[in-house]
Amino acid sequence: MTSGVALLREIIDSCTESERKIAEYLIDNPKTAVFCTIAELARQADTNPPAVIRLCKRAGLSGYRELQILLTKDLYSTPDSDAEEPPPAFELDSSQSVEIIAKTIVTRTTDAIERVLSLVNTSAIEEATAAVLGARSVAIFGVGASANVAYDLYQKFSRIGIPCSFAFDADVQITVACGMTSADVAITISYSGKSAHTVAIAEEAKKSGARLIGITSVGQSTLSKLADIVLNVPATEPLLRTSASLSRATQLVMVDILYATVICRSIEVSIPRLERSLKAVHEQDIKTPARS
Amino acid sequence: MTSGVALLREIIDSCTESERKIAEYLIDNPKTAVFCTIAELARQADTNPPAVIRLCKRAGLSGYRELQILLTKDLYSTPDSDAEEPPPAFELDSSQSVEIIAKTIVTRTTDAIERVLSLVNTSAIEEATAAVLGARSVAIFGVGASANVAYDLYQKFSRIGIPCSFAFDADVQITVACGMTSADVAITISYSGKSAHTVAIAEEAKKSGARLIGITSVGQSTLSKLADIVLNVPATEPLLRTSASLSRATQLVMVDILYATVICRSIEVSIPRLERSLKAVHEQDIKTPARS
DNA sequence: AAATATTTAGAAATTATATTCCAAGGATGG
DNA sequence: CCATCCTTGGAATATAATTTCTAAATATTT
Repeated sequence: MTSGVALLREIIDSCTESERKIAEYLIDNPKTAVFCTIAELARQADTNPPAVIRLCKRAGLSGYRELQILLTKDLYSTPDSDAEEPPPAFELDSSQSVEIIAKTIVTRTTDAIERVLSLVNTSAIEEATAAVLGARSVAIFGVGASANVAYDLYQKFSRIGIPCSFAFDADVQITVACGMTSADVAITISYSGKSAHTVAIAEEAKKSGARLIGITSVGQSTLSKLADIVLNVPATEPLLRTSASLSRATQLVMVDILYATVICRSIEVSIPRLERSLKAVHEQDIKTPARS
Repeated sequence: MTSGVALLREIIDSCTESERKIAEYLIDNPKTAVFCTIAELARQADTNPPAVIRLCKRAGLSGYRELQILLTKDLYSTPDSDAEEPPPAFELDSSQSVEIIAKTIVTRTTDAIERVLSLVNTSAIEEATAAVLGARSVAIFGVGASANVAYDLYQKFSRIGIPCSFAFDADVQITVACGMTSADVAITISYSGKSAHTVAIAEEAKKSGARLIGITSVGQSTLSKLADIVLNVPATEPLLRTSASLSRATQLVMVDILYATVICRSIEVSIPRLERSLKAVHEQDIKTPARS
């Protein structure tokens, strides 16, 4: 079977005016036919639905469905189709389309997450896992955007019965750090590794004798120097200067990896606890929109 | 990029009997979905059309059309591109290696995020953006794992001066919902769209006359029925039954998209505010580990 | 073990979409 | 300058996707 774009090129000369408009549009944007309805394609090509059908018939196809299949093949079979994807040159602009905004965010986010893989330090994860499982209790720290990640980890560890704590208030975090013992583990999350609060917390935790795990971006930082175990996430450029979106995504993935490893290394106790807590939460669900 | 067959394999265990029949049939004969109608596929798999739709929804797809696209890709994509992403057969297992754990989490997370793109409803995002920018104030709601996402959105909107509120406490959230007016906008985040608290909050917000934006997984839920504007994220199976990791990632990306769009549509005021707030936060940084 | 709730399967109805039909406009050739 | 033949695009129709609903099956509680 031939390619859809090639087929369109072949027949374009024998097309009528309105059919040609559609064929040209599709050669430039084959995705449109893959994802849109006939009506939408016709609108975008500035013509009408019957013209689309006539184009299909002229190309010797049974209908729109067959054209869609051919163009889907085009999109995903050729290796150079990848090359055409990456450059949605993004600028913050009042008329920027939602499509490009979404595409940019998704692309950059997945790229950043994939970079996590190359940075995963297996032995550091194993060490951190062992430390968490052996700890009397685990204190999780993070302020600002990293507070989110810290809270996520706190929720996860709680589900599997790891004794742990987290407080949103930065001063409370320092207080908790001061009260730790050498039987405890501190997990400090900070993208830059150098915010004053985070550093203060890490220092107090160390002074208390706790084992210190740092989740921070690659490169030397005050936090990475203080930490006993460092889990690195990629250094990511702020996405369209809107602040910490990508770093948050990569930190969350790192937290997921740590969490999954902890579950695996304590599977007999973790799974029953996990199932019980999930069930307990879901019991709150569904029951007919119960309310007043 | 996700393979359709792999996706079906992933969800097949969570399927009902009739859905499983279809999934198995498609894994053996992916061509069927590419070339046949729902009715024909249902007949061949010895079941009925609604079951096909339910299978699509369970897989986190928007409908049959999306399943067709994924399976077309499977059929025609170059074999080596598949070989490069060998879906590491993952089992929760005490001796599971960190490499495989990390690879699995990264792969599934990026796949889920990519699926967000195919679900993005441009006009819904535009509508939501306009509602947020036109609102007297924006109240953000979310409990449990979604509280994290809600808090993230709260931080982001705050940075650009959108008057907004968020409270972790679920009862406080209901109170806030009761106090809204028709000049306000409520953004409710819930993966399942049916937790009792979330539904109660959404109902109160509506009763108060507020515009209701729901961020929830595809497929109808109490929340999606209540909401004026629905932003869908893919329905993702819990990653290695460890609970809501993937849904959180996709919700965050959706929140990012909304946030970036809001910035674009109010760029003259947003950017200065954003820069000022980021600068103010960073002033806390660096200054020699200032403490005690 | 009976009663009750919950989930599932599939028939029927609805909605969305593709396709065909047809009338009007416009070109081409006699 | 009329007749014929294309082309176009609005409207009608046919087809297919999706939702809704109900009955049966299954699980859960009493």
